[in-house]
This record gives sequence, structure tokens and C-alpha cells, in this order.
Amino acid sequence: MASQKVNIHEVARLAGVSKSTVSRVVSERGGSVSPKALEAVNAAIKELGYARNALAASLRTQRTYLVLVMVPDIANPFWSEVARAAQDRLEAEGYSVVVGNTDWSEAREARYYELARSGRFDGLALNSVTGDMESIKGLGSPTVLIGERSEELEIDTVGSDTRQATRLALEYLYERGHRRIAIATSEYGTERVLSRRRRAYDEFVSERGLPADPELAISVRLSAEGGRELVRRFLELRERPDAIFCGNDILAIAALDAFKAAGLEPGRDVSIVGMDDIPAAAQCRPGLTTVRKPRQLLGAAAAERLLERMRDPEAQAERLLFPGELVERGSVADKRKDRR
Amino acid sequence: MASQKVNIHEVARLAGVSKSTVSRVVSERGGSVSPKALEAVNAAIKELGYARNALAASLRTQRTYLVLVMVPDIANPFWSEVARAAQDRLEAEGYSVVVGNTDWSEAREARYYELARSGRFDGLALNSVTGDMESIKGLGSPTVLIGERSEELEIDTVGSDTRQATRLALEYLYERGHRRIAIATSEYGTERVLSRRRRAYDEFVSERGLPADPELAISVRLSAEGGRELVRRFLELRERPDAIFCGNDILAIAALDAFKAAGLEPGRDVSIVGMDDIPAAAQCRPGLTTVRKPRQLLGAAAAERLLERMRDPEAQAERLLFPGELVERGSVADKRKDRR
DNA sequence: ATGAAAGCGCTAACAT
DNA sequence: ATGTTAGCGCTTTCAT
Repeated sequence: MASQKVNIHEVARLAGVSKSTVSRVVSERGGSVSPKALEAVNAAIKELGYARNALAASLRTQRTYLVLVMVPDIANPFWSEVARAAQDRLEAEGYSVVVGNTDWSEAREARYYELARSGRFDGLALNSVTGDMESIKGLGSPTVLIGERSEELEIDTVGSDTRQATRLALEYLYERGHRRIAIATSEYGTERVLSRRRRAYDEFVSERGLPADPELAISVRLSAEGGRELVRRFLELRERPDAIFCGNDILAIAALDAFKAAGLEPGRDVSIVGMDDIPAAAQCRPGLTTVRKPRQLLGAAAAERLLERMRDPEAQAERLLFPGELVERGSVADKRKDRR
Repeated sequence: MASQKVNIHEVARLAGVSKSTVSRVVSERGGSVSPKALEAVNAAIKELGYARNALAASLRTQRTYLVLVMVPDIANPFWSEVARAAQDRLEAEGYSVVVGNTDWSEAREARYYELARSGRFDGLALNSVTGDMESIKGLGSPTVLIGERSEELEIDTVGSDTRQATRLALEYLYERGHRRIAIATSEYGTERVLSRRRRAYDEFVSERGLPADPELAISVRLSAEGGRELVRRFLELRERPDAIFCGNDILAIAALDAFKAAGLEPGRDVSIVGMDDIPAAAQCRPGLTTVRKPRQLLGAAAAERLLERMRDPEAQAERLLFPGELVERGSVADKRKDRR
């Protein structure tokens, strides 16, 4: 019943066998052990409350059977489901998984990179907000990126097709007669490069000859707080947009609520399209029209890719992108009707 | 720029110093090193892309500077905020934190206990759903329990006062004329003991001489799915309750939506009180009347307690309970009015 | 200020 | 089937 600091040696002594024998029973690798020895060892383990020191074992075997999943916001159902799906798959293969929450913070992300470099994990499944590819390449453990933050081809990537998803949302708004369309998303990154969403937006705007007013690109955090800020900024604009495409649903739903509080009815006075399709998108009033991303698929695919990569560190990196799907609810006005 | 498998020895060779010197610079413990050696070592580290092997270091020092926070549902804002608050505090003291998501699953929880016993963590902050005190006591690392799952006095506990919070909700319903009050909560546990919420409920019911119909104690998972199941079961009841006290807000809000879908208006045809006060409680229609728990405080206090415990493993265990606070919104009918 | 050497707790040849 | 031994990569006396 003692708990800490009892090691294999003491177990061996109590059981009257050698350390090797104890190791053979605890490492479940099935080294041959006589029934008698097995029993003696198990009894000793129980009596002493022995727990194998994974640090020592891993140091020797170079395997930790631990995977780190790093995401930007565990409270966002999108990310927690991606993590959960990855966990399901990984645990089925004998790995334990822990999750790191960067909370959209560069400092936290950097901390986790440091942790990831420490040799404690057999594998890493990361969503990078900063897109700091230098850090990521130097991680030293099998890694898969969740989300297509960069062009990088040397690292396995599993994500959704941001360009396609963004265009889907924009197209939807365009078809319904919206012309002055804003985009609300975050601009992070050590590489000072515009986000993919933003680039897809710029592309779309120029293709269709829509107004490319810089006021229409609104940079806010992808959080509820960001949504409220978005609405504040919106209301101060001299020429208000017809519609806003929001970088994720958390942001979009918070904006939707803030609009209502300000006396503007989403789906009538202003149109909002979100991204992700989290459960709350179906529950808010009006329902949020959004682009669904396949979270479970994403998590499972990331796990699968990581498993393969852990098996073969030399394998060719892959880039797997899933398309989004528009789900229509009530947050977008149809301006065509208005004209008839 | 090489990444993996380069160790202190190679760095030492390249820098033209001994392993000891390299260790002195990387372990930031400030062993005295000449400026010249320091520079040489840093150059070598950079050139080789060296990263310190934390497994080996921890094996030697018996410190990992890693803490595991285990919670039942990272997607629930209540839990993710508790975790975040704990993380804030712990990181400020130099610890890294990773979170384990048990997803209300006994199997997962057991897995995490195993992980926790492996010596990889300096400290553990756990919410136990199973209440498996045997496992918890044998963990072998400084531990604080989040949530008052058991009477246990040997282990530090930080939680909210469930009995007080439950009575607060029930009292509120009672005052407003509700008499047939149901409770929807989960019954888990290897120790087959009723949950605290349930015990507080039973106590209240008998004090006030309310109907103690076993039908009124509805056991469901504390999830959105549980909320929908709750409403299904509710609708089949021969004698419907006036009001339901729900074990958490996730459950309550899902129930609220399901009631609306079934044509019953919460706050008029049926009354609902939740628990936690997550952001969504203010956003649903009608707003959810619920009992607020101080999440940040809970997380921070758990971290604080854990820090003290890590400093002094022999310290007397403490039990810290925070009271809940009723926040009134629109999901409860006032039946007194009806009578006048 | 620096190096040599011992050892944290385990596993894996290798020998018996 | 079991024990002996070396060593994973690091830190830490202890000398110098």
C-alpha cells in the first residue's frame, strides 16, 4: 500500500527474483516467466504498491506511448471534437493522449513547442496559430499538423480546404444579392502573411469586382469576445456591409447575439455566415448559416496519419484536405426577394 | 539543424567542453560557466539543433515540471475554464500543463489513472467521475481533487458546495410554487452511492414534504444527448413534474431546446433550473435560470492548493468549498402569479 | 570554472 | 526460465 518511490529492485528482492524477471512481467512484452515467478512478482507488486516508472522505461526503450494534441481552444466544440476523435483512434492503438490548449496565445504555443521538443511524446498532432514553421520543423518527433496553416510540404497536414470553404460561403452570399461583404477573421503569425481565409476572400472579391474596401477586412479574435468587438466596429463603419463572413462559429454566434442586442436582426438587417457548424449554430435564433467542417473525420484522419508517421518516420509527407459543406439556416437575408 | 537524437555528449564534443559544462548551461540552474564556454556551448547547441531530453533529466532530478489536469468534458465551458484558470496559475510557476479528457467514461478515467501513476507528472489536478478513491490514493504524486466527489479527507479537495447549490435551486423553485420537482443528474461511481446532488435533493424533498416519487429522479448523462433523453422520458411520465432541476447547464439547455421542439415552452409550461452558469445559459431563449459556480476561482484555487502540496507533500489535506449563486433568467415559471 | 564518475530506474542482449 | 551486465541521457557530488 505504500505509494511512491518503490522500484523494480525492491519488488525483485521481495519476490526473490532478479530485476529482469520483474521487468519481464511489468513490461507486458511477454518475456517468458514461470507461473511461480509471475505470481511471486505480482504479489510483491501489490504489496509494495509498485508502479513502473515510465520515465526510466521510456529513456531505455525510446518509446513513451504518449501523444500530445495541441489545439487553440478546447472550449470550442469544433476543436474539442477534433481532439476527441484523434484520442479515440490513438487510444485504440495503445497510446495515451493529453491535450495542450494554446488559447490562441503565441506565448502558450511557444511553451508547448518547448514541451514537445523534450522527448516526452512519441507523436504530436498540432494546430498552429502562429504558423511558426521553424519551430515546428525542429520538434524532433513525428508530427502532423491539423489545419492548413502553411504551404509546407515537408510535414503531414490534415485540414479542411479553407479556400473552398471560404468561397462556398462567399458564393452563397453573392448569389443572394449581397455585394458589400465583410470578412471577420484573425491575423496572426510570425510569418506576417495573410490568413488563408483572407486570401481566398481577396481573390473572390477581385474576381467578382466587389468593393475591396480595407474597412471590410475586420481583424478580431476568433472568440465570443471577438464577436462583440466585431459588432462594435461594424456599427462605427461609415458604410455598413450587407453581410459578414466570420472565421468561425463562436465568433459568428457572438456577433449574432450582439447584433440583436443592438437592435439589428440577423437574417434581415444584416447577414452572417459562420464556419465549422458547431452544435450552437443550430440552437441560436436565428439559426446560423455556416460551412460545416468534418470534425470527427479531421481528428481521425490526423490520428491515422500520425500513426503511420510514427511507424515510418521516413515516409513521404502527405497533405489531406477535406471540403466544407454549406448548411443553410436563418442568418442570411435573401436580397433578391427584396427587389422583386 | 539536425533535429533528433543529438545528446549532451555530442554538444560537449563540438563545443570542446565536458558534458558537465553543457549540463550546467542547459539546466539553467546557474552552475558557474565561463563566458567563453557558454558561448561555445550555445553555438554547438544551435548548430546541432540540440534539445534536452526531459525524460533523462527528470529521471535524474525527480522533477518533471509537468502537471496533468483531468476533466470530464473539455467541450463544456465550465470545465475548460476551470482547466484554463489552473493552467494560468501553474504556468506562472514554471509548470507546463496538459489536460486529460475523460469524456465521462470510466474506461478513460482508468487509463488516465494509469498514466498518472507513471511518474511523468509532478502534480495532478483531477475531477473524478467514478469517485474511485482507491485508485486516487495510490497515484503516488501530489494530487488535488476538483469537485467534492467524496467525503475523503486525506486528499486536498477544491470544489463547489453541491449541497448548498442544489438547495438554492430547489428553494427557488419551491418559492415560486413548484411542488412536483424532478431532478435530472447522472449516477456513476464504482462506489454505488448516490450523487451529492441527489442526496441534497432527497433531503430537501423530505424536509418540505414534497412528493418523493422515484419517477422524479431521472438519471441521464450530463450532456446535450442526455438533455434530449430527459425530455423524451419526461413526456412519457404519467404525472408530469412542474419543474426540473438539471445537474449541469449543458443538460439543461439541451432539455430546454427539446421542450421547445416538443411544443412546451420553458418558463411557462415547464420550469428548468440549471447548474454552472456557462455563457450559453445567457444566450438561449428563454434564458436559463441557473446556479453560478465560480469556475476561475475553482481552477485557480485548485492550482494553488496543488502548488502548496507539491512544495510540502506532508501538509495537512484541505477541503475548500465555494458556494454557488442563483442567477435568475427566464426558464422558471412563477406559479404564485397563476393563482392570484 | 571545469571534468570524472556515479547513478536515477528501467530494458535488452547475452549467457547460463 | 532466469540472472548478469551494460547503458538510455542526464545531473550532481567531488576533485582539481
